[in-house]
Amino acid sequence: MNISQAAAATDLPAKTIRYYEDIGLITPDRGDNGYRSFSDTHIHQLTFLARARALGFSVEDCRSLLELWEDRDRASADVRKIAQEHLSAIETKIADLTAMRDTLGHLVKTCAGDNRPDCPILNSLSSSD
Amino acid sequence: MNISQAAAATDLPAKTIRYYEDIGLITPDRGDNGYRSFSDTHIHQLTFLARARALGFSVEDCRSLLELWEDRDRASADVRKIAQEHLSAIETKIADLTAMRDTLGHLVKTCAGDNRPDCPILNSLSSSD
DNA sequence: ATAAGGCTTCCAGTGACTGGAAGGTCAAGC
DNA sequence: GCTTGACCTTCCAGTCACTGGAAGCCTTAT
Repeated sequence: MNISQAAAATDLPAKTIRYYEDIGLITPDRGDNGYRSFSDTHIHQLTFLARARALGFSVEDCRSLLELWEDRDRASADVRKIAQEHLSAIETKIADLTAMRDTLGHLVKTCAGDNRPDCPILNSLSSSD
Repeated sequence: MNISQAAAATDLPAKTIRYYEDIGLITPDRGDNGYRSFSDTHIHQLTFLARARALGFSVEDCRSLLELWEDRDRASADVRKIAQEHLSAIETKIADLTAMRDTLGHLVKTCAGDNRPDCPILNSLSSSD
């Protein structure tokens, strides 16, 4: 399987797959012509990576998760720890964004949005009440 | 006012203030010794920038907002448009993160987290049910 | 006079790709 | 056999908003 087929099979851009090889997440075989050759195992690994990335895990977390996935003797506690920490980080981000949304939503609502210069948004950014 | 005082007054790192000058957001004066010199106006601009950044506006949005702020003839509609678009982006991000949190939260809850290898988190990342 | 601390510039690194250039390879059609 | 176009390769640069660090000048206090 060439890289474009692997890309189609995993919904990852070919560029991203090359990048994952660069940083040592996967190690596809090479044909005589130098082309990368992807086996079913590689496709599984890439699919795993795509799913983990879609859940927001960092690439380094993905590396750890992939190693644990391939370790038949892993402890689920190790996986859970990574997931739990990531979950906490996500919750923090949601809280931060929600605070921004509330503030900004209020400002947008109170701004007339016409061609006059008076603007509560700018007022709020410039004064400290 | 030297840069470290400006940093203390605005709660921005000195490095960040230098960076803002680099990219042309602010233009502090210079003393005979080459040191940056910050006036009250500069401090106001920096405070404005810090607040806008804290609301998650990109630096380029901040540049536009700062220009509008300094334009006595601005239309509040221009400000509102920037804010509204940013608000939508925030809401999209919150929705994405919330979906991640729900999925991940469920997985973490169902993972025993002990020293056995069976792990719903890895199962979910590797199979497509 | 010297030492500590603040200031300057410039360069490199972060995360996770992404775009593009320059060039090798392959399969199809004439 | 040759050309064309699609595919593959590597490598370099850019993204965003800083941040760390090195090398060297300036100021202030002792």
